[in-house]
Amino acid sequence: SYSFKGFRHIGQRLLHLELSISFLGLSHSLKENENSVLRDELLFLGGPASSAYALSPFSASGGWGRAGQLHPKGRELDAAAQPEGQLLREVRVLGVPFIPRARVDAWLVHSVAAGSADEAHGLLGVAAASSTGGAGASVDGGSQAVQGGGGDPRAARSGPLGAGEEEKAPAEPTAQVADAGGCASEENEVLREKHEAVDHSSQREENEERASARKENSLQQNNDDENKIAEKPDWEAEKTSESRNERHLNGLLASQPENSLEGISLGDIPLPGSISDGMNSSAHSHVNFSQAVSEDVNLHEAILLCPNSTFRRDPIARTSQSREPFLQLNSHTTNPEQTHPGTNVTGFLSPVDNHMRNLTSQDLLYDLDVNIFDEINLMSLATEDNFDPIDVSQLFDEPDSDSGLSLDSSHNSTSVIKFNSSHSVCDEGAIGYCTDRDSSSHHDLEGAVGGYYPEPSKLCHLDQSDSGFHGNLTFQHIFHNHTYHLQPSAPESTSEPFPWPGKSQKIRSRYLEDTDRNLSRDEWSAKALRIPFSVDEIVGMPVDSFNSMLSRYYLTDLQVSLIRDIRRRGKNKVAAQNCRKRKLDIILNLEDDVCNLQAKKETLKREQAQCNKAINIMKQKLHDLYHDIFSRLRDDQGRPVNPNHYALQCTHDGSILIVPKELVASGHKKETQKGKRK
DNA sequence: AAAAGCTGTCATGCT
DNA sequence: CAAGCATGACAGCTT
Repeated sequence: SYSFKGFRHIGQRLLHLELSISFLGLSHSLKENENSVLRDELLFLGGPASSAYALSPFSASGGWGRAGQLHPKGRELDAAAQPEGQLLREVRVLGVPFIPRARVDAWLVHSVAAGSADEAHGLLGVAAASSTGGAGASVDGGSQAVQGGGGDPRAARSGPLGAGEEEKAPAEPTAQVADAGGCASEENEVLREKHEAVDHSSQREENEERASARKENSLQQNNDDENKIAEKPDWEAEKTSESRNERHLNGLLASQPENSLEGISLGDIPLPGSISDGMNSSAHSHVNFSQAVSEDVNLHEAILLCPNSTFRRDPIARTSQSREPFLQLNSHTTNPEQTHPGTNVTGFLSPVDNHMRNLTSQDLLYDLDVNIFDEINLMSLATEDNFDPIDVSQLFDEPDSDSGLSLDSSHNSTSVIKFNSSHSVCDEGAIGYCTDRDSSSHHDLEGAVGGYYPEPSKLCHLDQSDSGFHGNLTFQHIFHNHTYHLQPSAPESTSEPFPWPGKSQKIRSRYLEDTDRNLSRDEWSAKALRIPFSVDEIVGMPVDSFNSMLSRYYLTDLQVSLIRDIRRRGKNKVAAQNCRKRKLDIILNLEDDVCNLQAKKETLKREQAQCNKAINIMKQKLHDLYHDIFSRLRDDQGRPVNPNHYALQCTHDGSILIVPKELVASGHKKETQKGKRK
């Protein structure tokens, strides 16, 4: 979006700045606000990395950091690593603005030094004008970011993001930076000169050309917009969101006046219609940006900060149902009561009413907003760092779900519509999705795949007819070329709603990056389908709660199928883990048993040896006793009894007899024979 | 580069 | 009959 905010330390003070880029008639503002903590502002600016600075207000010096600085949350801001045209999509990733181009720094310095509202406005005008200018060599970095960061759907959709769009965008002469800056201080002059020295040579000519082109484009675009809107009230059935977005963004950009800082006051920013050469529709609207600055608003709110007359869809469409979840979503707002009075925020979440045919430029702006948000959300869904929209297209182009659901054209529309209906509900979550697992301020978002897990009681059910308007607009550009055709003979289990990133090496590497962040396959798919539940919830929930949850939420067949697949796989995964654990336990127990038995065997062996030893000892003692007894025995003739011929035999009555061994042997034989007979 | 291990998933049978 | 569990088999990835 279309504005950035930031702060920097001035001594002990924390100067809070907001530079709001114009957007389809919305003005730009600069707001100074001390001691405001601007965190998690979902502002972003992107642009071609070759010329972009990724500036972070969280730099250690309190000033504006540049690409490559380590964000306090641990993320490396590396704009230079972005390929040419690749946007710095850090929305929701860092929650900090990326401000391309170093001139912003000069403006900020200027504004700090100037310290007056007028000068601030002058600076603002510079920033805004240059931003809307689009492709200035250095100043337009912000504008490129605006376009690329979602302001221009073309940039967001076409190939390398933002590439090739520079030349089309109108430009603002660099000279205006100094001129509009008003009475800049010496410091600012130095900085400004320094910056100009860097890119002055080619900048002026380029910007002049683009300025003229922008003017022409502005007039033409405004006329086109008005004509097209007037001529084709049913444009929604004929135009794609892409073309609309292009048109309106062009109109927006073109409508920005070069002297747009006039009439802007702190906290009460008139829409640029009063200062623009067109876009009268929003000329009488005012935006109080002071609240937007001081409050902890998110990107959606920041962008949607607009008066009723500008963005209101239809007051009737604002329902308590739609408002409630939204307010809940913004529960982190520091002062909810001050949240954009007069701003029909819920109008953006509310269903489309029956007055859709009477679309105005504000309507289109709204659509553009939604589209952009969807773009942003989708882009940031997959990967934050090296996201490549081509991959997204690949993802959406690959075959259908393992549940056999198809995303063919007919099904697509339905899915898209429903899709967006849930998306509307979960918009905040999608936008405010926080990948920072340490962020406690977004605890309500954690765990939810889609970034937001609304309470079922507060869920807003949207009719398909209501959401169809946006659905077709917001996701057609995502799904429009997919080839989800269910093959009747195709095996049901070989495909998925969003193919698992293991089929292409490039995506696999992405997946591996994701897995490094503990993003599983199902989480990945659930994100892609914007399923508003976390995988853990889907898997761990009791079946009754699960079914009731599915019935309460308005989900597409695809989503339901994916959710059931996720639950099935999750259950089975746990079962497999338990099974393996049991198997391992069994193996370990068996190994323990083996060890125990081996130990027991050794013990028994030792005992046996000891017994044998004892037996031998006893035998020896018995032998000795035998010889001792026979040595003392004498026969009738007084001769010693030979122990080899006689044996001692005990009788039952305890008496001991000396029996010849022949008789003993025969007696044993008889006893054994008797025993056998018995 | 091969082998073993780990993990997720599917199919299937059972409860 | 739906849902879940258990488990063998397989594939992909890691070690």
